[in-house]
Amino acid sequence: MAKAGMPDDRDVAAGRGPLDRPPSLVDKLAQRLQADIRAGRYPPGSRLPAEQTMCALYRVSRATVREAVGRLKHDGLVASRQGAGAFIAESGLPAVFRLDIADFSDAQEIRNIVELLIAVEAAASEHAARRRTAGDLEIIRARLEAMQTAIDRNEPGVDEDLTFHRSIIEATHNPFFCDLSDFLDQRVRRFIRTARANSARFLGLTQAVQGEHQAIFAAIASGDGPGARAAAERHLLNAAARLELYLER
Amino acid sequence: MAKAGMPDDRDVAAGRGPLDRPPSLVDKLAQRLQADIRAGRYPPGSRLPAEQTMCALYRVSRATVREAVGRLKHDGLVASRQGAGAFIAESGLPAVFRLDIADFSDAQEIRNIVELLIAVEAAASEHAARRRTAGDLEIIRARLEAMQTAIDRNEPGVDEDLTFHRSIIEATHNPFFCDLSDFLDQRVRRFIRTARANSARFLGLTQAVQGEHQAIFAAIASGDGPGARAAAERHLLNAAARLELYLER
DNA sequence: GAAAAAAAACTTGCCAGACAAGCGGACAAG
DNA sequence: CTTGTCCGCTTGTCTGGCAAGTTTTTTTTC
Repeated sequence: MAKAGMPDDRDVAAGRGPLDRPPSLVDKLAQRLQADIRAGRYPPGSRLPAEQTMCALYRVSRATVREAVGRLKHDGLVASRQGAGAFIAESGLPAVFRLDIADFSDAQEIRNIVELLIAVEAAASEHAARRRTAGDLEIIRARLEAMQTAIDRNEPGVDEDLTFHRSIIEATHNPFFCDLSDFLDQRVRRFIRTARANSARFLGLTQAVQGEHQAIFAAIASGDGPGARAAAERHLLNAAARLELYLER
Repeated sequence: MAKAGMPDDRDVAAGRGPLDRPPSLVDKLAQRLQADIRAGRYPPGSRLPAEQTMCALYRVSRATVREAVGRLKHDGLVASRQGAGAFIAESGLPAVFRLDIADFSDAQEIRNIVELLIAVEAAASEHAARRRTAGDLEIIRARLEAMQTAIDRNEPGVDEDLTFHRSIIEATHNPFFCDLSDFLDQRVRRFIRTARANSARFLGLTQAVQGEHQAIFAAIASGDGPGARAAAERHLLNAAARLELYLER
């Protein structure tokens, strides 16, 4: 199944994976435009030069300009109107946060992500305890029971674990918590799953883990914000400690 | 100063602002490709069809395909190698987190952002207390003193406030905390500044605020993690309360 | 027959030119 | 002073093409 020419594990380990290509023209132009905007050469609200003007200015074709500007547009830094031009955002700042995970195999990078994840989920648990509706609580309880069922059947239950946590985050009714937690969680789990097949040892369900979950649920049910935070933090730190065992080989 | 033809407040309030344009071909194609990838029609690690193939498949020109694919590339969802093709990321997930702030003037949106900001900065303060080097502490102390100087001179000192907080975040030595905190902080401050000129009343320096800063510094200096978190949380909640006074008109 | 070298076939990166759709200001008519 | 028309400019999209890089096939050579 291994394709010829594909970089194998040895290559990646030696840092010869997807080798660093010289940045493309689009890359350089987009970066330069972004720098010019940040430096104030193109003030917020003003119009960017016309595409053809930029072609002459930067000595590239219109396609290149369009792709570079399209990138900024995608980041919410500029907005274009057909016939009128492309305008710098009023804020002068990109509307989207770019969290680039440069190296997925770097242990320190994973630690940093996990640290942020813990901060977000712990705070979310506290807010969930204070704001959860009766309906939220019912959903969380159902997820908790689904997990218990998985445990009793000796199933891995990774999905049940994920949805349980998700239901808590959603009880914050703060979409930013949901989105960020989703993003981080998916990546951490993906890392663990791809790094080692039998991830159950690290993220899998045990009765001990379930006990931590029950503690979180109890605190949320009783509206105990600090308690929910503490319980969530304890649970996540334990999970991080298991992960650490693996990271250290 | 009001420009003719600009939609005034009544229009915007009635939802008659800049009307929604039909999404461009590039928008639709990029979204469709992203959906196809997420649905598994293009599995992770596999190669995307050649550009000309997609031209025929989606009935668009190559420029359009290139721009759409370039967008996915920008999000880290695909990576292309000249001569070889464009490949779906191994993770099958975008490498960047998109935090879209849909409506900058929505009070609830700002509250949600502030909530996340508090969670991040409080956790960062705790980590900073545990991990700060002697050099970090020296920088933080300098920033704190710079702020005292600003207060004594009756200056607004908004920048000094910002850099003080930044120096704490940087002491976590976790770039994700730095980047995210930066992003959120800039936007919250921008919102306040543009919403009202005399923002000093809400974010400005007073001796009371400075007292809170000193408490954070003391906890970080003594390596007291929970204390630093509590002090930071108290400080930020107070700031949020001042902000709330404004949001409620 | 097998390994090495050369050629061919694709594929992306970039470019030039073109046309339609939409915007903005000028300008004349009422 | 308003209204309608026109014209230049700008973006959105298309077509066609060349250079550079990669993969596959063929040919050559030992």
